[in-house]
Amino acid sequence: MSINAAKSAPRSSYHHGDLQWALIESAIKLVRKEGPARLSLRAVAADVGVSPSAVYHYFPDKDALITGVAHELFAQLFAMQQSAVQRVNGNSAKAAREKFRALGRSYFEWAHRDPNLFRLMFGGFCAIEHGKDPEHDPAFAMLQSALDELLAHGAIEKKARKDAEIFVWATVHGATNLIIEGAMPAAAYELILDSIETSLGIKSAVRAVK
Amino acid sequence: MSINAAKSAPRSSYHHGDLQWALIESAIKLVRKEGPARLSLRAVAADVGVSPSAVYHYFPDKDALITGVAHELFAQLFAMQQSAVQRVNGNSAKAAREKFRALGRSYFEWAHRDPNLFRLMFGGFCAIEHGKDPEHDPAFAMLQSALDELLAHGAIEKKARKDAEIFVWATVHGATNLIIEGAMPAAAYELILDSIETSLGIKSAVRAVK
DNA sequence: TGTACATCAGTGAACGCGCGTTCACTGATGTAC
DNA sequence: TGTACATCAGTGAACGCGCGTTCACTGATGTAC
Repeated sequence: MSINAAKSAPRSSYHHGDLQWALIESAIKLVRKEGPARLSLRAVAADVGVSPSAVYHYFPDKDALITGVAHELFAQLFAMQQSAVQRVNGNSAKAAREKFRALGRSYFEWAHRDPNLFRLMFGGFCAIEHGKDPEHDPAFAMLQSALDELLAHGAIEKKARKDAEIFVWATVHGATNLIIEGAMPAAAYELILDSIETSLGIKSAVRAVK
Repeated sequence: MSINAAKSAPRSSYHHGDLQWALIESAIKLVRKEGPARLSLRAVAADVGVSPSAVYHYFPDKDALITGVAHELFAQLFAMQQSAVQRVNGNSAKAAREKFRALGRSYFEWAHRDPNLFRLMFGGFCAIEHGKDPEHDPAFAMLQSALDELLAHGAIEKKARKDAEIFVWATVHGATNLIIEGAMPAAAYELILDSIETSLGIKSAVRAVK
């Protein structure tokens, strides 16, 4: 019996314990199911089992709740990418290439599993703070590291490294968005990853070891 | 005095003339200003100067109106890209390269001028029909032609042509989306176009003539 | 040219709903003595 | 250990609003004779 089993059940005590967190979790659940445009503060409160006005003890208004949700989602996406990269062992050109590929793949898989969460993050529902200053975005930094590692192992040339982070991010993000909106078939995603690797000039020797 | 001057003025005759078209035009105007999530059927009717129920003579429900809007926006984006390409004269490698660049630039400029229209098209507010079947999307076909032309003039190699349309579309679209959502600086866009050209291997000779 | 009438394109009132936010409040909790 | 009290975390009723959709209707239009 998980601790989450009681999530929607009536509270046993008057005080909730961690209402702020519960509200964000519930909001994520509802966005996942209904889409960001349909998210309502009242529905979130009801889902948690609390009166609508209780929300105002933790968020000044609905926008603040949405910002909190977005913040948490960016953290979850980052954690997910990080663990995908860490699952790759080794310190070689081949490993570097696998890490790079894992980064790109996990980004897509995250979005494809829950398109509505991705829409909230990048659909203009919140002012993005992650990535706004890419220098301080941990996910962006992780992409940079992966590219640096490819370079360090000689899997790509120095000139291919230039501007590669924004280029790769744009391509991965664009393919993801187009696919989840039905404008591109999901099968195209692996082709896109291939094209990225080709365009960076990842040595076929490295790729062949796959 | 343009014919549009009377758009929001009270109608002179009882019958409107072309209410269906007026509703779509007005909806586009409101989406541009307020964003797709805030679009309401009542506001559109009020803007045109008609009762809310009049809308139901032309659209079965609000979703149908939105679909009509999306359809029109895709047509406008296509027309805009087409005219950008046609503005390039000549039949040379250099011209082919300029056309290609014009395609990518106009896509971004369209979105950057009116982010809310772009959001409606690709933010999950409507089921996309353009591009869903890329084979029959005129904008996609135009991109294919541009790539074919580059190949025909020897500006790119045959192997770079493979899957290039989805690759280029993803990159252009992704950069556009990230920039209008504030996740990437607008200045990055030209770098992205450069990276695309580099990755396709557009001959520097062709690029130098710029 | 005038009239009857069918068709068309609108009106406007009403429906029930869910929304974000406010306010005065009360029950629960923990701490000081 | 017991009690008074301040603080904290909720309640619940109410506000005014705008929404999508429905319905019976009426005014405008054009056509047939």
